[in-house]
Amino acid sequence: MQARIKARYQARAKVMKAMSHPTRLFIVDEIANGERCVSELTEMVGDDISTVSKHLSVLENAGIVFGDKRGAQVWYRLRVPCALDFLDCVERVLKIVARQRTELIERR
Amino acid sequence: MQARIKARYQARAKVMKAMSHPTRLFIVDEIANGERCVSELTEMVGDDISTVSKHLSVLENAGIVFGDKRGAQVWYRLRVPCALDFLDCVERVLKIVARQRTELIERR
DNA sequence: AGAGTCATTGGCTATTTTACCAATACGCCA
DNA sequence: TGGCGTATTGGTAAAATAGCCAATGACTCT
Repeated sequence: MQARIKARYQARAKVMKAMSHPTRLFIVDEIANGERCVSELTEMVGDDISTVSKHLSVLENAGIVFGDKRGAQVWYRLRVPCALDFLDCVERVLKIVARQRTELIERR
Repeated sequence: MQARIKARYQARAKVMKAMSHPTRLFIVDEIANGERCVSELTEMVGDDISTVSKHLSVLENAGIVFGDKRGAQVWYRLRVPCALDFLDCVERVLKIVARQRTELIERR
C-alpha cells in the first residue's frame, strides 16, 4: 500500500480507535446531552478519576471533545457533534448482526 | 455504571474496535467494491498473509464481513453494508477537525 | 497563607494487540 | 499420489493500552 494512502487510513483509524472503548463511547453519549465535568463523569463511570481523565484526553486528542476550564473544573463537550453518528452506525450494525444470527438459528 | 449498560457499551466498543485498524478499514473499503480473496488483499496491503488473515477474522468475528470458501480461495465480502457508514462518519470528523485547525491558525 | 477540591501527569503492572515465522490444513491438478 | 498455491492456526516478541496509586498543579474559600 502506498505511503500516502496508508497515512490516510491511519488518520481514520486514529479517530475510530478513540471511540473504541466502552467508557469513551459512554462519555461521548453522555456529553451529547450537555457539558459534563470530569468528576461528574467519574461518578457515572465508576473508575478512578485519573483513568477517566486519560480517556478524555484520548478523545480530545482525536478532536472529538473539547475541555473548557472554568474555575477548578473542566467542562467537556462534543467538539464534533457528528461523532454521535458513530453510535447510530454501531447500533445499526449490532441490530443487523443480531437479526442474521436469529435467522441462522431459525433455519436449523 | 450499571452492569447492563456497561455490557451494552462493551458490545458497541467491540464493533468499533474491529474497525479501528488502518488495514481493517482499508479492507472494508476495498471489499465494498466487490468480493476479494485473501491473497488479493494481502497483495494490496503488503503485510504477511497470516496477518491479513487474522485481520479478516477479527472483522468476521464482529459480524462485519463474511468469508466464502470456493476452491482453495476464500472470498470475502461485506456482510453488513452499512459498515461503510463508519468511513463516511470518520471522513466527516476529519474534515471538521481539519477546518477547525485552519480557523485557529487564521485567527492568529 | 493554608486547607480542601478538582484535574492532570508520571510511574508501574497487567493485559491486549500486532506482526512475523513456521507449521498445518485444504483443494487442485499433473 | 505428490507437489503447489491458498488460507488458517500456533507460537513468540515487541508495542500499545488500560487501570490504579501517588505526586503535582491549579483554583477556591476562609
